[in-house]
Amino acid sequence: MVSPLGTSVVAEPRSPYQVSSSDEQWIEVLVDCPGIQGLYTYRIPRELDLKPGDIVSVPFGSQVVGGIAIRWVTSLPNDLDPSRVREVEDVITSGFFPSAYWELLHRVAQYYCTDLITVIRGALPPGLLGRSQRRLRLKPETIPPGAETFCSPVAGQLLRLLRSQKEGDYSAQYVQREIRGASRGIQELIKRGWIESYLEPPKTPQTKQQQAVTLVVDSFPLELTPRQVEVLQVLRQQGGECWLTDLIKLGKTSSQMLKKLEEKGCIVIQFQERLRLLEQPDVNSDRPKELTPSQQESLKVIHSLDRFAEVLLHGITGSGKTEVYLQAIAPLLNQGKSALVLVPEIGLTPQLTDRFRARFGHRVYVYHSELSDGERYDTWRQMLTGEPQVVIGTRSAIFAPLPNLGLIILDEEHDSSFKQTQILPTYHARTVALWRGELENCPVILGSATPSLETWVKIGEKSSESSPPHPLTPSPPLPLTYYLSLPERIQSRPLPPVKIVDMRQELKLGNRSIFSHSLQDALQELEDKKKQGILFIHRRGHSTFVSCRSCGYVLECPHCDVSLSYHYTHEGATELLRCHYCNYSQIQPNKCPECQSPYLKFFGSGTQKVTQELSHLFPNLRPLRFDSDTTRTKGSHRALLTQFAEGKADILVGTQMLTKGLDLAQVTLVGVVAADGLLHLSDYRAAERAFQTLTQVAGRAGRGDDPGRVIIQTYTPEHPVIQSVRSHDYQGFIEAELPQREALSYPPYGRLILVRLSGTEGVEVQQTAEILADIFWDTIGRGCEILGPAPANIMRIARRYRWNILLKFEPNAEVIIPDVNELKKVCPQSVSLTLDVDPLRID
DNA sequence: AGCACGCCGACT
DNA sequence: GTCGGCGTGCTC
Repeated sequence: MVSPLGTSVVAEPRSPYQVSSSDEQWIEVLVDCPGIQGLYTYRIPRELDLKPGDIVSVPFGSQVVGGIAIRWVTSLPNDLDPSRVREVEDVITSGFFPSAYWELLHRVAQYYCTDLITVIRGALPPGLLGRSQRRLRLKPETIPPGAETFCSPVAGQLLRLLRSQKEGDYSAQYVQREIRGASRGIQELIKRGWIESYLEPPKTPQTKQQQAVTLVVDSFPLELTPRQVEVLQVLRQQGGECWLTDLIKLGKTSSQMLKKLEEKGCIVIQFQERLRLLEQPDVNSDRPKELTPSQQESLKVIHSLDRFAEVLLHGITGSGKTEVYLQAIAPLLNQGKSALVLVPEIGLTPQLTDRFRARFGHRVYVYHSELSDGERYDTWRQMLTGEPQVVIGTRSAIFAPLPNLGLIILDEEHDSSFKQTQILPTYHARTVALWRGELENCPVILGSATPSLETWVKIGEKSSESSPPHPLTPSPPLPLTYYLSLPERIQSRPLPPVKIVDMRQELKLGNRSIFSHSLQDALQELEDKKKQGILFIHRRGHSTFVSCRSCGYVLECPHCDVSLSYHYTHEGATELLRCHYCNYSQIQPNKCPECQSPYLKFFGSGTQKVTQELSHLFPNLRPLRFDSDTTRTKGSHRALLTQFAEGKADILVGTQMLTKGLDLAQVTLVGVVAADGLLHLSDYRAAERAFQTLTQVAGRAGRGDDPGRVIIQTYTPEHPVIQSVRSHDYQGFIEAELPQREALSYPPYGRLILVRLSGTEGVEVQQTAEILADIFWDTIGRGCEILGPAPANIMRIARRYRWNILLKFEPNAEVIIPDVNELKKVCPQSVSLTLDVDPLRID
């Protein structure tokens, strides 16, 4: 039995899980069924050992569904007839949810306007809430000949259907789908004793077992054939342990051969859990590194924290944040506590995972959605044991059930992939992490070179100083926030100089290539000096901004402070520019409104085009494309990066993914082909994201012994973001950006709720959106601006039309969160509605 | 979500 | 008269 993780944590006097007294005979269950809100009361069979917090399966209507036992009740609700109360079917998982965890789930549900069960489903690994299946089975020995003739027609139909399956066995669900009004017939047949109804328990996802080969001798016996010795040597090279399939490939051998070796006692072949081996690539173990003074300073503060605190670790690129994380965690493990490390995308950070493994070995676990269901299930169960460990994962790992949490770290806290947008609940892992830290009373470290404005403002408001509380001061008032800064790179390496190239000048000089003279020179130098470089391309699909190639003028919405988007519908259609916030639209002008130049174009050149052009100009530079097209398959990130690190390519051409935590020492040149694609997205966050992305990508240069340089090409060199990036001036960027946000009440000052509507019938979606907007006008009055309805950026995706309504709350206004269920009543069946609280993008 | 129940038009 | 459409409402 799994140890209940609740018992060891803070004692809660009014926990929902109180010990049952003998006369409490009913239990309320939160049923796992979409659209079901309330709690349902069930009787507990005598033989069942059940308590609140357990995951159970219960009969519900005609089906058996999963659910969570919430609390004991001593009396039935008045309006409930006792005869209608049914029994809990079974306990699936016992002992879960400590009170802090439970509270966390509630907060998420409330804040993000979803039902508790939706949150629970998002938090738990698939399969944990598995539902049992009701099945029907023929009892052939009891059926008299010609049975069909003297039972009802439906029952006869049923018998025929069940006989068509060789075991005479179907799920009740299937039978009911196949035969109308089947339930009558089922009842009849059960009464007659011809069929039986039974419950198949949920399949717990199996861990993937795979055959592994282990070398068990130190010296090879003499009687081996040369071929056999060769194979053993390959195995030894792999560290003496390897998957059977891999060894066959590596040693170009067969399973026959390995069986022989097993017979001779040289190796052992056995099934092992797939996870286990993957976790021990036993990277050369790694010792704590010497720290810079600011790293030491930061660590001192972190180590002094023994309760909830929000810590911003603001470290420039290459300043060694990871080392601080590692040393922050080390003492915790010895105290029997665990740490949770959240990263934007696990696939993109094999290097980070490797470093943690090198330092902490087998105590590091990885948890993210790319694991198979079985792997997630296992890792989850493993965490419940309470062994001190480090869990590295993506946003969903914030719900990892670590019983003794000592520290939460969000690396690259500004990254937008911490926000879930498509699937409910639309939570932000940073928000949830702070709640969790508060509830579990442990510090939360937010690390970034370019902190989000949210974090910056929050830390700035609350922390007066950057030093820890005096040790003698008895518990200072909560919450505590700390600002820790790592202002210089390790080993005093300088930040790379950033050169801004004005592409308008290039055009004037007759250079129509996508590479400026400066970038071409730099690429030439790269080739001559045999160094490595990175080319960054923004590449966004079709809807881009429109700008003048002569003067750099960008078309903007007259009502909102955003640039207009170019809308392409089909060949020959009117070219329209549209604002995605207020639905203002205009026809695409054929001349620049500012300087009358005809070179008014929308922008976009993808990685492919750039790679082509690069090969054309520099045939000797070997490019390697690194974007979502070339990294689609599992493990390809690591493969491509390894290829690059081993010097099998000279230049990495890629998109956003290049920004995330790559630490490639040989890179001396970073080129941004066109920064403009980032600057003028029709989004109030465009500037922030552009600054973050450009700073991050620039930070890839000069991380090794050779100094680096950065070249950014743009048509708007005077843009404040470009200027801030050029001088590595985060502070300057913030000071320019914050007043703009404040003036328009955008986050981090005001709050946003995005109402998303979609459906296959365009008109219906639009009409629903208009009706909803009217409701908002009537119900949410003061302090809230209602923007739209407007069609979404890409109006039709997967044959569904999408409309948005944006609710913008003034900084001090009361945020009225609409009741989703009330709103849904207004929607026709074909229109679906979701609320995105604190949306990061409005598309 | 399923699956009843129930109220209207098209058929044996 | 009955079959079958799917709108409405319930499931402990």
